[in-house]
Amino acid sequence: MKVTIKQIAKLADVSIATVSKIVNHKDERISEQTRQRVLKIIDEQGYIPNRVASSMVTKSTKSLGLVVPDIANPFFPEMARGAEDAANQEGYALILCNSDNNTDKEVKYIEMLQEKMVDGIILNVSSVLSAHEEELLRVGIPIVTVDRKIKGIHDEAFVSVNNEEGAYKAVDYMIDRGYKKIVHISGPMNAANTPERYSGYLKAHKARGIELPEVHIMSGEYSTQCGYEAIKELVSNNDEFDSVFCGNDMIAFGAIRALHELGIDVPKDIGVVGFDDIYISRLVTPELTTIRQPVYQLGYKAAELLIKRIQKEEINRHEYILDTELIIRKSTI
Amino acid sequence: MKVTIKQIAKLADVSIATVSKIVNHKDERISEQTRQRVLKIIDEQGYIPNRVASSMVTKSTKSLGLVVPDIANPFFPEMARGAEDAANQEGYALILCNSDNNTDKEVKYIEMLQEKMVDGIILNVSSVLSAHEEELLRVGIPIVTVDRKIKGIHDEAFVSVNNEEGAYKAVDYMIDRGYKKIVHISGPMNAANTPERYSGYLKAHKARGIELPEVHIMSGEYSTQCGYEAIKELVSNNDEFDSVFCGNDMIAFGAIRALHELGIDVPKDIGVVGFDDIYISRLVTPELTTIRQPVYQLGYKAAELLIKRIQKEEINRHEYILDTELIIRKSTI
DNA sequence: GTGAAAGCGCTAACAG
DNA sequence: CTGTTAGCGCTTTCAC
Repeated sequence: MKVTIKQIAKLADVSIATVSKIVNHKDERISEQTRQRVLKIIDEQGYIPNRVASSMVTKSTKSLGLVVPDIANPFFPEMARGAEDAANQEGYALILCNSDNNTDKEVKYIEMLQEKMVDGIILNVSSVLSAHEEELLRVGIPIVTVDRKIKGIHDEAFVSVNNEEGAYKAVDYMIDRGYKKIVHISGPMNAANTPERYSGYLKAHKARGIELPEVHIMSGEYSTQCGYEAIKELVSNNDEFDSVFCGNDMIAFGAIRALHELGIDVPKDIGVVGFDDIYISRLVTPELTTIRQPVYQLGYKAAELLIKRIQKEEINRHEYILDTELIIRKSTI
Repeated sequence: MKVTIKQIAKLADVSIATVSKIVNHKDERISEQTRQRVLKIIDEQGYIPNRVASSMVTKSTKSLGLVVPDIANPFFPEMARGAEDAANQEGYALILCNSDNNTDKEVKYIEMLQEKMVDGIILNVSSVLSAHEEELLRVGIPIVTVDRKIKGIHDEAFVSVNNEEGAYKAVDYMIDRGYKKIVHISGPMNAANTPERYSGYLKAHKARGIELPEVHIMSGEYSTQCGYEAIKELVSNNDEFDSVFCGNDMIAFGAIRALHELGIDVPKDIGVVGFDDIYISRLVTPELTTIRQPVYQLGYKAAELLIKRIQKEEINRHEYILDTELIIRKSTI
């Protein structure tokens, strides 16, 4: 049987209130003598306070929920790590949930997290149905959304990356390097960041007075598969292009593979630029030129912001849009 | 204020016991009529049962701890995903902890998890000090260790991969392909699996009657950096070798990069084989020949086994050693 | 300095 | 079929 506060109290011949105060460092007016005695017994007995019991009365579990589409997707582990670091620093634990971008799962997880009385939730879902949003509005605990602002949640916090500007930087650089026919292989349009990146792509063209290629966007999933297929299609259609700006790095890897197979040299014949700078990007050949997202920061900031909200600290900003960075490697001239 | 079981009871004009039974589907002998009435009110009020309160009495939080060195390391996300899937299936939540292979952190996390009254812990630590083990022995809850058996924990469960056999398969294949001077670039020797893989490497040589190269093992970290440096050293020392068997894929990536830089062709001049088959392995150039670990399965099995232990089910085995698979790609002749 | 007591929200006998 | 009751282990007034 696990040892409880009661037994410690008995052994130390004090009340449980006294033990509680000592355990929680609210012991300013406990005599040093009893403090030491109690501490000694706690140690001897290997007493571990039952935080679920204290949660009952303090109304705080010191736990956060983290909902991501899939931790196995290369983008999320680093984000999760950032979130966990920030949470841990403040004494919070993180409950990991994989939603597979499935609304049903998201809703179920959010409910589960509420049952577990988490103090707040970090929500990273790429697209959300309105039925779902209604559900979210009911949530009585702080939520910070990552990468996707959910309309209707009043006063909720939001952390993201400047997707439009990132895409702009990428395409602007490509134009600098002399590329004239830049095709955009994008992610799914119902994902929050796809239209933003597309918009950056368009704006860069406009700003530099460069015309769009005839076929200028291929829309698919954020997967190598889609990058691969897009290239094969472009080539078999004889579409003219001298470079591709990919919605993310995975698409870029697929594109590079397809170009390889077709005997087209990257970057000499066709330039390729990605988005994200996931870890793999520096390991592929040629090393990928891409837009780095501060993924770790994204998670860290989200958790930090969430905890501030939980602790009702004054927050000067409810939105953090982090900056991207152009990483020049070998997949562009 | 959150709505509680008490309020539901009052509104439905029944006792809280009745509501409790209905919520927990222990309602065989509750009349359909009151069941419906209560359910309706629960729905209207958006009542969410407080599981921390029920945990107090049921002595089960339906939460598991998952301690990994670093979720951002490409090996662990898939494992975590497997564990989460298995946990979720049985209604358990997963608390994620990153220990950085730091004993202090491990101990702190294990303590935190116990305070949170998790029902069990999945522990994946690559090397554990004895001081630590003592700590672990005190843990009163089920633990399943992954990839590393902890001596002294009586009767604990263990899930791992057959490292020795995997290494054997890799080297045996290399010998088949005609490689004669195979250097092993290993991970750190204090990691559990390093000596096992090394042993497989040795056994394959012995079994085939192949002599070891003069310098046959370079020991370092499981990182690209170390693979890179090992190759540079081998070459600058003029050590003779025609291939390398790397302790994991990261090392192999570093090795390939170094060979590239030196103008040595992979696989024509030097063959490279990895271990793990992390996701990246099929994306690098040349695609990596490697030993696949069933990482997802590892996590899944660990959680499954843990839950069985928690639920005191009869377990026929306390150890699962999963099999590896040779994945032949392009980094060997 | 310390302790008694109320109560957090819920479950599980047990009684009726 | 339904309700009463006794806790689960802890924190927090408030009294002494």
